[in-house]
Amino acid sequence: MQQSPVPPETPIYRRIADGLREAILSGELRDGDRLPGENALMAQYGVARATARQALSVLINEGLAVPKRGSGVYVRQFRPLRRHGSRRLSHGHWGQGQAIWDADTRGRSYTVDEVHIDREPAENDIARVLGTAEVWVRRRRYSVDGRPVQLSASHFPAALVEGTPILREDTGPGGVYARLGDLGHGPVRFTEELRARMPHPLETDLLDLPAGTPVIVIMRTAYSAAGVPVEVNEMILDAASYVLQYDFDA
Amino acid sequence: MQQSPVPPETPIYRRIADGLREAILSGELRDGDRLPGENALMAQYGVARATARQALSVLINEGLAVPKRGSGVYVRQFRPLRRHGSRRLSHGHWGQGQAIWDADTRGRSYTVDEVHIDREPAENDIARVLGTAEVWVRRRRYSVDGRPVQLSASHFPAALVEGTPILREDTGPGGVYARLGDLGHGPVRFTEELRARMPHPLETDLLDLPAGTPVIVIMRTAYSAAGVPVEVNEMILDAASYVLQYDFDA
DNA sequence: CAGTGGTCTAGACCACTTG
DNA sequence: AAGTGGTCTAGACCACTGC
Repeated sequence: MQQSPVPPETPIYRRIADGLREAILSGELRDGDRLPGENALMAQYGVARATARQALSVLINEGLAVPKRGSGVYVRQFRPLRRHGSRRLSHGHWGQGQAIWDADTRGRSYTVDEVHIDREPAENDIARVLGTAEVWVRRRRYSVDGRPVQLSASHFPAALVEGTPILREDTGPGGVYARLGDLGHGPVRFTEELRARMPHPLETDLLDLPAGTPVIVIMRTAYSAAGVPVEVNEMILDAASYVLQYDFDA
Repeated sequence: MQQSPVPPETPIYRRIADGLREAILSGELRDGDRLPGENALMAQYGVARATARQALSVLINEGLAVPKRGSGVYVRQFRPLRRHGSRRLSHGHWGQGQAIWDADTRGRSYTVDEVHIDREPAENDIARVLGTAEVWVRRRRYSVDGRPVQLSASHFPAALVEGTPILREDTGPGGVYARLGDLGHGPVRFTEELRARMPHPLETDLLDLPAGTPVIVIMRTAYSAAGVPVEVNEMILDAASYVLQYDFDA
């Protein structure tokens, strides 16, 4: 049998997807609920396997549903962390030996792994900002409640940090900003550049992202009192795990 | 003929997609270049139509490629606007009768359409912030160089703005913030909450988004000198059209 | 072991774009 | 008119999940 004679304005798979989306957004299906599976959709709408799959793939690519092989397709869960753009970086915070991350997690446990500290040639945009060709990079991955939520890559001008505690795995109380302060280059001003896009495969892998989840890319530059850029930190956040907050005056 | 005996670790469609992605990210294929089509992939890799399509759909959902029916699949273009989170909202700016949008577009032409001004019951999160059940909402769509880039919905406590020029389509020099100032409720402090997610169908439609494009959702609350929230503006940005910048001190 | 999603083939008709 | 992507059918084998 072929397709029905007249393509009735909107494709079947879209109308199936629309119905399911409506059920999710209206709350009829809640977080973690199981959606009707491929077989159920085939029976209910009288369509072929591929068409049912196509409908489900729409919701998956919209980030509303997550497939679990051998089990079913489920409504996506969403419990973001709140990240304060300014408060978390106040000098009063890291100046007193606290980790910046304590400001974000507010009691929830977090872990750091995939730590790599390497000397590298700087990528183009980093080199432009820092004004150096060689950088030391501190890469790491942060997880909250056991789930990875952020990748981070701090770049420092090689000449500035060579042989300093900044290259040690444990940088001590207050972290790298306190150590930069010890060197007389403590950051006093920050700029953050934000983008959002779909993740690259490596990011998908490291953050364990389901399809349909964007990442937020933050490139933060720290400037010393002399106005010199001393660090560029590129962060990749799982967009489903974060709400970012910025406060400022008129 | 069925599938080849052993599924060779990574699926065929993924390996095809990986090859194309590599060609795009390495610059071998540039902005606007045409990718090999479905027929070309079928011939080159000896796969069925659906498999070639699946490979292309990966890149499309990653936002790296855009399909043009009847023509081909093309490498996605990317030229973002820069939006300053703080500078653009300084009092010195709108206080002098300039439109906030002039700070973003820096010479590029922009247009506003889809303007709707309505009195409505407030949605939950808006009502919670503003502390009112009834709001006036100013909705509009901004386009730059003829392409829609942002939707905006300004919410005001109904009691505060009833019968004021804020409900007129043209709010005059300095816009609604200057008019709030006339009423003695000029904003002096802002907070912006940012999220990123895949767009809803209505957003996809109004912003003319290709698949694989996230949106950035900004909920900005403006507070008067008395500390009272006087406006909540929910903005939906085409993530591919924007870089957001925030500056702040330690 | 039955059910589920993951991958793949081989065909079909359609609307649209381009030369 | 030829080529392209958009949609759909009808089958197949597989790995994984959960009872």
